[in-house]
Parts: sequence; C-alpha cells; structure tokens
Amino acid sequence: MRTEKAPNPARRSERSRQAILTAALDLVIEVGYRKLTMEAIAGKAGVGKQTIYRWWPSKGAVVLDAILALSQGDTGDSTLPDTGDVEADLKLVLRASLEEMGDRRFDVLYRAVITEIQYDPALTEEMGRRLLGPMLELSKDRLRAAQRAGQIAENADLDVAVELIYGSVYYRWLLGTGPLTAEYADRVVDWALNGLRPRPAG
Amino acid sequence: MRTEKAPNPARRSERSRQAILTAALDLVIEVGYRKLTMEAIAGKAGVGKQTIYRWWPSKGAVVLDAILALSQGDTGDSTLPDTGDVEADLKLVLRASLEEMGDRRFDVLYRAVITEIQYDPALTEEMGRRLLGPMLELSKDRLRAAQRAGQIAENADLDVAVELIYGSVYYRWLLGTGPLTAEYADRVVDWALNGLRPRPAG
Amino acid sequence: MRTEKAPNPARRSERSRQAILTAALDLVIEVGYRKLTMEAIAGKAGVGKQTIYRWWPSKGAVVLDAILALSQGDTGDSTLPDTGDVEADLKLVLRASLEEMGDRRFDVLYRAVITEIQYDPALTEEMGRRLLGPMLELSKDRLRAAQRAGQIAENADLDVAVELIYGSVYYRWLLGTGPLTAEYADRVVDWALNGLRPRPAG
Amino acid sequence: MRTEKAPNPARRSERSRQAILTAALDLVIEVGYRKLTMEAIAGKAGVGKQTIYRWWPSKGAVVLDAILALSQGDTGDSTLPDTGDVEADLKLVLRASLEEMGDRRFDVLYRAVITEIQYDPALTEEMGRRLLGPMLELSKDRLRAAQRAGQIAENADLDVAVELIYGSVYYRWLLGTGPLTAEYADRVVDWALNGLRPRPAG
DNA sequence: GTCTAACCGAGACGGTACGTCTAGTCTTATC
DNA sequence: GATAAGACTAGACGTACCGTCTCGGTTAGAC
Repeated sequence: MRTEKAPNPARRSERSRQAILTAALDLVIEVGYRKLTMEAIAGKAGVGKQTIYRWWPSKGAVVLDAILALSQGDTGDSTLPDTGDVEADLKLVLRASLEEMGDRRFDVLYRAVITEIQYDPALTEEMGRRLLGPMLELSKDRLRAAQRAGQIAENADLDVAVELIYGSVYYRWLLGTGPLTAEYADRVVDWALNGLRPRPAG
Repeated sequence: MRTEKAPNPARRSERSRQAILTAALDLVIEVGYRKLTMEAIAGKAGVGKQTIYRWWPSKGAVVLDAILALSQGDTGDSTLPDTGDVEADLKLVLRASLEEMGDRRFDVLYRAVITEIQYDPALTEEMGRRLLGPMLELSKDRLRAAQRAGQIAENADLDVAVELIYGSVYYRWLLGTGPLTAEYADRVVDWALNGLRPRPAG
Repeated sequence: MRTEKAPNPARRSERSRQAILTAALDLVIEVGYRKLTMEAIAGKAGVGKQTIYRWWPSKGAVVLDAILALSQGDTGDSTLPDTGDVEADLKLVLRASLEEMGDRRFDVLYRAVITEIQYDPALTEEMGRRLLGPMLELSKDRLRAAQRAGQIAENADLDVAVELIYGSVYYRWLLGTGPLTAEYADRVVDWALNGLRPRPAG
Repeated sequence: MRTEKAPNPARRSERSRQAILTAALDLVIEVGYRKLTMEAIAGKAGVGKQTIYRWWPSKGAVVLDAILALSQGDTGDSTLPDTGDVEADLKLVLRASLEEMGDRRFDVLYRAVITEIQYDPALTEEMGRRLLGPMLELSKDRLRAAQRAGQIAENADLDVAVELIYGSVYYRWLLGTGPLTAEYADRVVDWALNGLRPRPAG
C-alpha cells in the first residue's frame, strides 16, 4: 500500500498559496503557457519549488487552480439574464463569451487549461465540475425557463441544446475554422433555437 | 535581409522522411504526445536530429505531417454516403466519427495535434486547410444535396449547421463533459437537423 | 553586539541528547558519512530538527560528539602496557590500532571526523584535545618510561618519535598508499625505535 | 551486462575540458571545497552541466584532475637534489613541502582531494598512482643513492623510511596536532635518518 | 567517371527546466 | 521554555531534452 506521507493541510501557508496562484496567473499571461515554468512561478512568488510540488501535482493543476480562484463567484449562484426573450438573452450571453475569448488574457489562460486537461483526467474532472458544468447549467436553466414560458418545446433535449450552442463557438475557437464575431454568435443561436421551438400542432 | 540557407528539397532523402513520420506516429501512440521527444524520434528513425530540424520546425509539425500522411486520401475526393435520407446519412457519419474518437490511437494523435495548434497559427492554418476544412466541406455537400432534395430549408445556414453538429461532439470530446455514445450522436443530429427543415408555408 | 539568544542548558533534555548521539552513530555506520543527513538523525532519534541545531552547530559536531561519547574512558586515565620491552609493547599497541582501522565501523566513523576537521578549526581543536592529544601522550609516557629504563636515548625527541610512528600508519590509512598489516606495524616500530636507542659512547 | 553508452572521447572538446579544470581550480580556492558546486563550475566555465557529468563522475574527480593537471610535470621525470649530503637534501625537500602546505591555495586544494579519496576508492587509486606514488618514489631514489654512498644502512627499509618522514608531516597537517615549521621538518628528518644510518661493525 | 557540394547519421555542445533532496529557519501545539 | 513535528525559503543535485554545431561518410547531380 502506498503511503505518500501526505502534507498536513492545517499547516499550509495561506500567504504562499496566494503568492503562487497570483504568480502563475501573471506569468502565464506574460509569457504564455508553454514557456511557463515551475521555477519561474516559485521565483516570482518568492517560494521554494518544493512548496509548489507539495500542494500541486503539476503545472497544469496550478494554473487551473489559479483560474478557478479568479472566476470564483462568477458562476457561483448567479443566473443568466431573463428578459422574457430567450433568443435575445442567449445572444447576449454568447456574445459576451466570444468577447472573453477575444481577450488575450482569457484566451491564453483557457487555452492553457484546455490543453492541459487533454492529458490529465483528474484536471478534466475538476474543470467540468467547477467550471464547465456550472456554466452549462446556467444556460440550461434559462432554456428551462423558456420551456415553461412556452418558447421552447416541452420535449426539447436541453443537454444537447446547450452543447450545440457552446460546442459551435468552442469549435471555432479551438480549431480556428472561422472568425469569432458577434454576428456569428447570433447565427448560432438563431439556428440552434430554431430546432427547439414548439411545433405547431400536427 | 534574412538568408536562411534553405535546404534543397530535391536532395531530400525520402527514406529518412518516411522513417521519421513512421517513428513519430509509433512513438506518439506508444508514449503519448507529452513524452514524445525529438531525440526519441531521431533515435527510432535511425536519423540524425539535424535531419528532422532541417525539414520540420517543431515536434508538432512532424506529428501533424505524420497524421496528414496517414489520412491522405481518406477525404481526398470522396463524398459522404447519400441514401436520400439526410438524417440517417449524417447519423451514420457522426457515429463513425465518434467511433474514431474512441480509438486510442486516433484519440492520442488528434489530441496531440489539437493541443499543438493552440500555440502555432501556422499549424492551425494547415490543419484547417488540409483536414478540418475538407471534412466540414463534405458534410456541407451532403446538406446541400438535402437542400436540393427539399429536406432542408433553402435559407439554411450550412456553415453554422455543420459546426453545430461537429462542434457538439468535439466539445464533449475535448472538454470531457459527457460520454461520446452513438445515441448521443443521434440526438445531436436530430436536434440540429430539426431547425434546418423547411417550414410549412405561413 | 551579538545576542544569539543562547538556549538554557539546564533545560536540555538528556533523553533527546542520547537519542541523537545514538542515532547519529548508527546512521553514520549504516549509510556512511556522506549520506548521513540531519533529517535522518532527527527522524531516527524521534526528535525535531531544531533540537539538534539548538545544541550542535553542524553534522560533524554531532558525529564527533557521538564518537567522543563512545570512546569516553577508553583513554581516560589508562596507560599503555609496560612489560619492560618497549619495542614489544609499542608493536602490540600499534597492531591494535591497525586492527581498529580495519574494523568497518571504526573506519567509517573516524574517516568522517577526520574529513570534517579539515574544514572546521573548532572541531580540530576538540579532536586534538580530547582524542589525539591523550592518545599521543600515552605513547610518550611509555617512551619516557623506556628512557628511564635506558632503552631510549636521553635526548630523544619524543614528540617527533610518536608522530613518526602514528604518522606512518595514519598516512597509509588516509592516503591508501599501502596495506595496513601487523607486519607493517612491526616494521614501523622497528625503524622508528632504531633511531631512538642510546648510542654507544663515542 | 552494463552498456552505459559511453561518450566518444575523440569528439571531446579540449576547450571545454580546459575551461572546466580552470574554473574548478579557481572556485575551489575561492570558496572552498565544501561550497564548490557543479553548477558554479559549469557556470564559470561557460559549459553545460552535462558536459561535466559526461566526462567526470563526481566533483571530487574534477578537482583531482584539476590538481593533477596543475602539478603535471612537477614530478614528471625530475629527481630530488643530490648534494651528497642526504640529510641536508631531505631537509630541503621537506621544508619545501611544508611551505606548500602553508600556502592557502595548496592547502585548500589538497585537503579537498584527500577528503574526497576517503570515500572513493577509484580516486584513491588515481591519487596514489599519479601523485603520491611518484612523490614517495623520488625520496626513495634519493635514499637509495645515499645507501650506495654508504650514508644509510644496506638493509634499511626505504618504504618505511619515507613513510616515517612524510607520515609525520601529513599527520600534523591533517590532524592539526602541532605547528608545521621548518624547524619541525628538520627534527623529523634528524630522527628518522638517525635510525637508518649504518651501524658500526660489532 | 570524376568532382564537389549538400545531405546524411551520429552525437557533443551550451543551455534550461525538471522533480528531488537537504540545509537551516520558522511556526504551531504539546508537555 | 524546551520539545516533536513538519512547513517554509533556498538552492544544488543529477537527468532529460532542447536546438545548434561539428564531424566523417555517403550520394547525387554538374562537369
């Protein structure tokens, strides 16, 4: 049996933890994920390397934690806007997402994490649980409200619906198959919603 | 002025080129992309490192080339099946894609390339031009045929349509937000197509 | 002015002191001096590292103390054997020394300390005062007795004499220039004594 | 069987070799052996660490090589002075040795190597073969000449003789049991030679 | 059919970062 | 206040690869 001699979290230095996350964030934005090194993080944070390795298993885990600390509360318990017009609301939200993706800092950060989760199931799970899951859930909530309002078919598959929408923009963003414009966001929402609307009796 | 002293492609050793691509492919599947090294490729291919650097700028470029060599002809001039039933045809095609994604070798290889293009615009361009573009075009061709057959609305936005479909499955595949089952492929096609069908007049 | 905040020796834990010295001794013999670490000593002694640093300035000081505790009393107030035959007595003593040097535990321990005093004058002083000085003194005492017995010249330089003898064996032992056999001990005593004997008048 | 993939000495960079030895020498004198690090040597020599590890197994091996390179030729094929008076000649030589030991650079360097050979048999062997052996041999040669000249007994044990002499001064030097003065050198030679002289017949 | 420049395999090189280890200090809770 | 425990900053360890740079040894047009 494996007895790794786990460190005692009660003794953990909050000051160091903060310094590491902040340094990681600053550096990944400054030099990019590929050129981000544990040594640089430790140096900038004024921390021994061992302190990083004690609490995180990898560079990717540090950066994911840093991002999560950043977006903490963003999706905490908020909801999407609900003006009564689901199409307008979704377009608004999606345009905001695209705008984020156009922000260099967001772009660098999220590409880093998404790159990393390709090779680390534990990170994938955490990413899904703490970031992507809540985000999709928000949209599903909005669609559910639309369902109750009769704007969307009773039997609509909301899981698929949100993935149609977000999948499209992530596809373009990650694979670079086309420009990420607000106009594109609108078209995606248009055609995705088009299939969700209640059918006239018949 | 930049005088790179470009190598003369006429003198390029075809034997070495093949050995490098084969070695890269074998190794990336064997040890994963992260642990793939230029030295290992050179060693396995029985080739000097310089020979690799002479013809490729980076590890990612080698692997992309290796993949492209693999899938050469796959999408060359073929078309998607056309049984007259666009829904069935697309489901068939999408199920096949998901099956590929479930194949460890494909999975490792494609994640490697997609990871890589996040940090290299030149690779992104090549990937889009030689792999993703043609793939999307095939589906659009099939949808155009469906349009002609009246199964899909005249004004349907086919660019968006194919990205709704492929975006969904790539989203799940890359972000790990859910299982990639054949049943899921069907649901995606169902709801994506649902919005594309011609509306009854009025 | 230097205010080191010296610890209060009155409160020193005798139990810890013993445990540390014992652990140090065991470990240095087990793994060798180079691989001996303060952490290992602390761990084996069931003692905090700080407790070691509080009472000893360095690893070498601990080991020297451990050795001194070991050989405590050995040279305390004893004398060398005196059978009346100074040559035989010295050979006996020197053979015993060589035998010790052949004992792995003694060897490891003493090499450790001798290594250490090369870089620490305080340790050198302590080593000389508590270990080497008394040892040389014993031999000088025996030679003085031989002088009184007329076996050794009145004017013989006893300081030099004992260093001729011990210097030879330490030289071989530390520099590895030849085997440390009993026969070698005899030859050393033979030729060293040879120059010390009283000259026939003239 | 062990196949370490040995480097090819033919390809060895002489420039790097020299730079490493010089840097090691400078640094060991500057900061002492204990604080000498491979990284510092590499840095000062303008060399990758791997280049050091490729050709030397340890820090001690580098320093020994550096010293050997220094004293190259010193003992190459030279002989000790021979004025006809063996006592005077040996005193001269021994005083010179003591003077060296008083030179801080020599002192630091030789203590480093002697420290090191306590833990590395391979270094001990090399040290003996290339440095100590030749040195002792020189003195033995001089004593042999004295034998031929009738100043030393026919049956004198020259191996023991030189070790009596050098052993004494190394003992004081390494164990710090007394001052290393020219006067001490004289006394050592006096009493060591005293036992070697031919006995008057009878 | 030579010549000769470019490519080739090999691998040493100067570097950078890795992840581990230990030093010596600092912190916390216990006795 | 000394202690056991152990987290902390610091920095060297020895290894792995990077991408560049020689080295001879082919090898393929140009003469």
